[in-house]
Amino acid sequence: MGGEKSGEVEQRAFGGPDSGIFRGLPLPRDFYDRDPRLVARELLGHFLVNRTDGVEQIGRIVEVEAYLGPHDKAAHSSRGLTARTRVMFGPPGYAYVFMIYGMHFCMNVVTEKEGLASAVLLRAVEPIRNISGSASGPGRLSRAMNIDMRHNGWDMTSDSFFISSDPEIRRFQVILRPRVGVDYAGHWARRLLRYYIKGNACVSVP
DNA sequence: AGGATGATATCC
DNA sequence: GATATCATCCTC
Repeated sequence: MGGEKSGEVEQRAFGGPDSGIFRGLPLPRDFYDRDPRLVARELLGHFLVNRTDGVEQIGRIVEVEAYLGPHDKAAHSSRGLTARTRVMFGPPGYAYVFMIYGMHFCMNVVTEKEGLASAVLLRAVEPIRNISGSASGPGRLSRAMNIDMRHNGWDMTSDSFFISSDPEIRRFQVILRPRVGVDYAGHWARRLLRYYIKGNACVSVP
């Protein structure tokens, strides 16, 4: 499972920014309790919803990266359990948010069961509702959707900050590429663990 | 190509 | 306690 090759996947599309209140439900915890490569691929086309600031912001996930666990030298969990990576070592379906370069936040969802310390980094969303500015790139995504350290450890099966699917379906192709910004990680830097929607204009590094 | 800007890991 | 590094972005 989780072979590193491109392929077709079903995309669930949202009716559009003017369709009224978004009624999508959070993906269940079981969704996240799987291999991060599978979760990464299936997150493409789904909707990240943030209502924690009183405004409903929605972005369609178009680019992600899988971090496989402590054996993955590019993953923060490869340094062991620390204060920062505590959430990543916890149960699936929680947000792992960290600060990078002193000014940006990166948003991940924890995958697999407690102790395995794998996650999926959200790298880009396509703005759907109440998003101003670019949301392409992990730092821009967090800025555009008002995600910060308050969301670290957030239960993504809650109804205030979650990922949801939608009844409408389109098709798209999934491209696999090496992850961005992890050149220090030796051969792990060359693994095809970045997934994005082919041809989507919001992908940060096509 | 280099700077911003602060938390973190890893050394003394 | 010091320092090198960083799952980035912006400007030059």
